[in-house]
Amino acid sequence: MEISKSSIIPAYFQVAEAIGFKIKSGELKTGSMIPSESQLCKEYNVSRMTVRRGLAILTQAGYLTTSKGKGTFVSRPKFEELVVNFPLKEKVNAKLLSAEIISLADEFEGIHEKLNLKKGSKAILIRRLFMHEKEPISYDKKYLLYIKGKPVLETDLEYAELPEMAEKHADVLPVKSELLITATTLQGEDALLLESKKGEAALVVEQTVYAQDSTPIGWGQTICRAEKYSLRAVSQPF
Amino acid sequence: MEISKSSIIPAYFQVAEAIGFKIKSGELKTGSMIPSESQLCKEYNVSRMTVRRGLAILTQAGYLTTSKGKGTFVSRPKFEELVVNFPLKEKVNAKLLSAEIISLADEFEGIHEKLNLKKGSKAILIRRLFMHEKEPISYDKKYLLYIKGKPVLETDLEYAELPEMAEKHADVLPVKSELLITATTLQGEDALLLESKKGEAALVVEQTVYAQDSTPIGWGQTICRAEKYSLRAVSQPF
DNA sequence: AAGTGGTCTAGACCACGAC
DNA sequence: TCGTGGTCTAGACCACTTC
Repeated sequence: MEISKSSIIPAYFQVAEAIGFKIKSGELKTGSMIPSESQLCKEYNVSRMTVRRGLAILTQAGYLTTSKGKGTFVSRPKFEELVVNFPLKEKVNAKLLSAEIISLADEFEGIHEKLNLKKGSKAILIRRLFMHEKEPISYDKKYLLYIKGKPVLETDLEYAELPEMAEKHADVLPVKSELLITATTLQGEDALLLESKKGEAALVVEQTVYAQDSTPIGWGQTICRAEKYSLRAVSQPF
Repeated sequence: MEISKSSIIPAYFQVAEAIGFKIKSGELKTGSMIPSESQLCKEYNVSRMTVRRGLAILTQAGYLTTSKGKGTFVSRPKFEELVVNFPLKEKVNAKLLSAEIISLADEFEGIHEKLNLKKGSKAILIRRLFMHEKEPISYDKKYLLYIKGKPVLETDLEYAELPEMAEKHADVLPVKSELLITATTLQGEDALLLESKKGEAALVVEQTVYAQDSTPIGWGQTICRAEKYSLRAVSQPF
């Protein structure tokens, strides 16, 4: 009785909204069972596939869980899935510090392991500084697999993210990304580049990008001045 | 010809795997158009709804984008949606420092704004210390709306996350969560609690939880010793 | 045996884009 | 006008849980 079929809003979405509202408003309590799919078909006067599609939206968001042979139950939404916004790209200027082919020897301790390469093999290193209102706010290093004969186009490097760089250069689609977020205090070269005092707080974001066969194809580290830059993440299931 | 209908694996999933493989392996290039749904029906000998369900998985993951009237195209997967793991809960001991009703006056500068309350109104403050192998690794404060007459059960507080606390106490389902991740250096009370030297790096995670009508129902801050604790996030669309 | 959710089909109509 | 993806239907069979 509630679904308008002439509406621009699809029927399945109206079903999701209607049931979602009952959950959010407390009419359907956490843990309780909702009416069966066939009952909902009658109630909303739509086919079972349409009901199921609506329920799927709420299930995906974590508001419902289903149990074969038993029923569909109300649960608490999940907040583990986040959308991360790397902030204010528009107002940031990127400055390419260097883009070079390096040999993964002692001075790049540990990088060859992260890229699953032998010690001494070659890689591409790209270093960039990011400015906001003429002040340096962050600084990154990215290491890519070295592919013989493939040039690195400087024009592409200014604002590109690691997955795009890796795809363009290695010609492999990235399928997995891992982030590690830590904090540190700025020392030596890092403090110098970011025009900060030693001992200031900084956010460190490490990213590893993998290809289909789980081999790493890129590794990067971004160091951000804590007062100028923070990471924001939102989770709103439905 | 490729889909086994007697398999335990649903036909729609096999379709997603088959097309996903062609994308990941490079057979279908980024930007190119894939065969139309009706063609895929013939190719895999399944109905259109089954094809569409398979394509929906890849679309959701960002490997495909669709355009009404034009077709379905290969694109780069999205890595903006992350699953964040708050690390090693199993091996961590929580110690309840305090759970009290406070008045949001001067000493809690700014909290009343974050909870959208008047200055001087009441709130619940819960403070906890987390230990790992007898060393303090993090410390949090959580502020909840004060509901008259609702007791705070200490037993629930040990390991509960902010959304659960907010739901239990305010009896409102949280529908949105915001995280703000920054870095700082430990000072004064924080350093003392975490048994650290002044000036050490720490990760700060702020969380605000909202109800359906966008009113905040809880605010929390976690301060983590950087050497002991880092945030890990993975994104693997499909 | 009856009811539940999970899968799948073979059609149908629609809005949109390209020709 | 034709082909495309987006929606929707009315059935069907299955595996599972409960009684």
